[in-house]
Amino acid sequence: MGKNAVSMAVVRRLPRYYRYLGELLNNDVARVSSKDLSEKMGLTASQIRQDFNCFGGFGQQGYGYNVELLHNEIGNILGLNEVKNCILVGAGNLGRALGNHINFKRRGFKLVGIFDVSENIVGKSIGGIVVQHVDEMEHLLQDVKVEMAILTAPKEETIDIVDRLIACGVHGFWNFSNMDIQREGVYFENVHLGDSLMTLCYSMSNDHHD
Amino acid sequence: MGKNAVSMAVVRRLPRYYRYLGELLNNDVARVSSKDLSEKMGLTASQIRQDFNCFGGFGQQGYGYNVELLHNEIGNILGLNEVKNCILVGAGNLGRALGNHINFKRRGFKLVGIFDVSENIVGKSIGGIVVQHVDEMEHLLQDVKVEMAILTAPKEETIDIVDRLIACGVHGFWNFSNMDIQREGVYFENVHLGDSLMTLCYSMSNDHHD
DNA sequence: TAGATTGTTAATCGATTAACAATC
DNA sequence: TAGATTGTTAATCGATTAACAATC
Repeated sequence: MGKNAVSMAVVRRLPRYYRYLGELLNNDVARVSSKDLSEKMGLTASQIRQDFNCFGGFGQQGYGYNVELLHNEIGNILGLNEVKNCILVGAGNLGRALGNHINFKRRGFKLVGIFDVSENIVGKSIGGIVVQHVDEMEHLLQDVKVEMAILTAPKEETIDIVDRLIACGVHGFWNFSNMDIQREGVYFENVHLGDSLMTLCYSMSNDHHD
Repeated sequence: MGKNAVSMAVVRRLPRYYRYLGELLNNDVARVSSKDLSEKMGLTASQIRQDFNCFGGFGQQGYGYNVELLHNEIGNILGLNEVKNCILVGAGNLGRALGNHINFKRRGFKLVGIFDVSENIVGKSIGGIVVQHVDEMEHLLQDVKVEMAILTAPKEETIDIVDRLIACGVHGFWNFSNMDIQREGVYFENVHLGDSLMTLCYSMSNDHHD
């Protein structure tokens, strides 16, 4: 295990490598050089080799990389094979969309519960899972080991929910609440769709193409 | 106008500043120092001052920054005031969620059309807008100036849609198709929710908290 | 005025790129 | 073997942090 932590810049490129390698695999491409990949992805070959070598040497001089092997290795590094249970908290528009739209299995997770407060939604089924009331959360978490929660509830309720879930052993959060959250010993992936949209707005408004 | 392009690292922090300043404004805080803000946001005061000074001096020695003024300035820099028309292409789960969930007005956009191919969805209304068939796209774009498109259609259809829209003058794309797209003279904000989820998976699987 | 805090220059740190010996 | 391409070290580039004079 590479003990000396890999920089986040590198880690954030791994899923992208994984995607491109998956595509090559689908097209029955057996081998790829860092140069091929660099042209496809718009990176330098040097960076690609540096990135891979953070985790060990997966290539072979004079040959390049075996696509299937490299794809598997990166999948393992990302932890996609140790499937972790997760729940979805907040079954509004966005929550329902994520529940239906995201392929959790292929990203290392399994959705095992959905929770909301609204009586209109509780009892309904989303992607084959019946929505329960948020008050039932602790019941489920007693019986089933849940490691991650997707936060799509309104801002105001989210902090309370987070603390309850951490108390139950949840140690990862995919947070769509439009709020930066941090907690000791727990991982947050804060997604800010609004920020992303404003960044696009900036680029379009301050148009200086190179 | 700051002609010498500001680095993307800085630009991506602007929406976050905007959010925090908006919060301070809501709490009737009139002034803030770079030190206050740095503690709130988990950045260094030095970085904050450097960032702001990419766009000019908004502060006052010995006093700090006027919250309302700074908030407005950053909004202007982001271009949130020149509201640009946009359309949504693909009214599946994710498209519907974005149409209903995102506050476009506050992010510099106005949603003026929604398109899909499915006969089950065409004719239905989302957030007050009637979904039209994708074949009607060019009709709307002839009458109304549309600058940005949100791409939530399936991968396979997306490339074709992009080329049609560019031909009609669309020059910004908020792309959820799970595919990196680039085109000369046009801006793409590629959102990869799957990559974000895999990054979280990595952190949880390779747990080495500091 | 004295204290506070900016704007800005210089120093440091980290990430990317280039180069090349090792080797398949 | 000769050619290709890696793994890795060294050089460069850019972004962050520190320091401090300017000034409100």
